[in-house]
Amino acid sequence: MTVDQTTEERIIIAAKQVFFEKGMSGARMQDIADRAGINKALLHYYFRSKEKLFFIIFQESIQSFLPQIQTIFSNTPDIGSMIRGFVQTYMAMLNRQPYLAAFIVQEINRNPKSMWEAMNHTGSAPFPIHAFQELVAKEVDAGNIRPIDPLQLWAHIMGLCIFPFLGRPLMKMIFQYSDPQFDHFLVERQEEVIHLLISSLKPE
Amino acid sequence: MTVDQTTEERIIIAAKQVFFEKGMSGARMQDIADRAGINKALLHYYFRSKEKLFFIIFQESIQSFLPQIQTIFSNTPDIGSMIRGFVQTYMAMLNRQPYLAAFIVQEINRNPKSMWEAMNHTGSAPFPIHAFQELVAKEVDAGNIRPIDPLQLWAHIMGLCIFPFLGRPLMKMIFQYSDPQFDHFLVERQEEVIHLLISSLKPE
DNA sequence: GTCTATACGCAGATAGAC
DNA sequence: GTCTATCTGCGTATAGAC
Repeated sequence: MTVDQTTEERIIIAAKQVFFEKGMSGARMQDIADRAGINKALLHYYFRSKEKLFFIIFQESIQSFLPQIQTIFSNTPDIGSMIRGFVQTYMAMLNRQPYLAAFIVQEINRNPKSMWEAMNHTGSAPFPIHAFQELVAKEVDAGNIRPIDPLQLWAHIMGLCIFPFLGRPLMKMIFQYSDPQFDHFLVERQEEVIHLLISSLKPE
Repeated sequence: MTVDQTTEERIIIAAKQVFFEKGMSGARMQDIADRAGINKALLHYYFRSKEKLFFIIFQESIQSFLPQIQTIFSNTPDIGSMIRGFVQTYMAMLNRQPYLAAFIVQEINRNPKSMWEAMNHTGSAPFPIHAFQELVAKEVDAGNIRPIDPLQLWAHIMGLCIFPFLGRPLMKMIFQYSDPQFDHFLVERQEEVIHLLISSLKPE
């Protein structure tokens, strides 16, 4: 629709929408073409196959958030500000891209190997789990937080942040929330999660 | 393979596996037929269409765990034992059916309406969120726990329990865990989550 | 009930004109 | 670069024999 974008850009945007909503196997090239305002033939002209187009979208999605996480993990002095920074950044990002979380989950289970490769083999840094583990270990040693398995803590953080975005459509129905009400729920959730995590780490 | 099952039973089992792993759009009738040890034609003889077969699997899955949740939510006197009971039951169930969590998430986003209908319109009880809300409100009023939005707490519980099962393949790679190591992680996680939740609810 | 053979449509991909 | 027209294969579904 918007004219001052190249065709390639419009295809990428359309493909992202369709792949995110429907997944690899559910997505239709016709659907992507329609949303980009072109025809199927032109899709194949720009990207040789559905597989290739998908891979580009997929890579791009992964690489759009890995660096952000990396930055937070490595640039914070203490675990408290790390948690705060991560929760805020991560939830904001998931909120900006409604289907991202479900898309990633689906892809992890559909093709974990390609996911793993995309995360490492990318030009950017590899997944920064080690930086996180070291920070936690350091804080435990210093007696700033209670002893905890860093991987459990990591799962806490991820699970608490990601859940509302995975089940959003259903939660809205169960809770009978309108869009603004759900947004409000998410805003409150940020502080709620941060508080929960930090208070649970208090020593002794 | 196992002989003392009816053909219909074998189809259901096979279909469950395939639909869980691949999702509705990724599943192939040929694949289901192969795993059931029959041919495609017989699939259509028992279940008229892929759509119908999927819906049966889907309904069955939903109804297999709703009653369990219902029981826990309504039969526990205090929030502490509710949390303990829920976390244990829920994680055990997700562990028993490796792809269940991802399947549900995918379906929530693919077709939330049918999900909602399957949850209510079922012969069994509707989703027991109200029982949960009332229990939390009661405990808050009694001063047994700090004030908290019941829906936030519900999201905490769900997110903490479900996350490892959604990302299992990827987590195993990131953590470099073998199967037994991951199982051990899950066992530890139960107590970790229970402790985290209960301690976070302490009043004042 | 179970099979083989086949119909049918759709989605991915290509050819070729403009 | 963009289109129309077309090919090809695959996946769902049916027909009909046994």
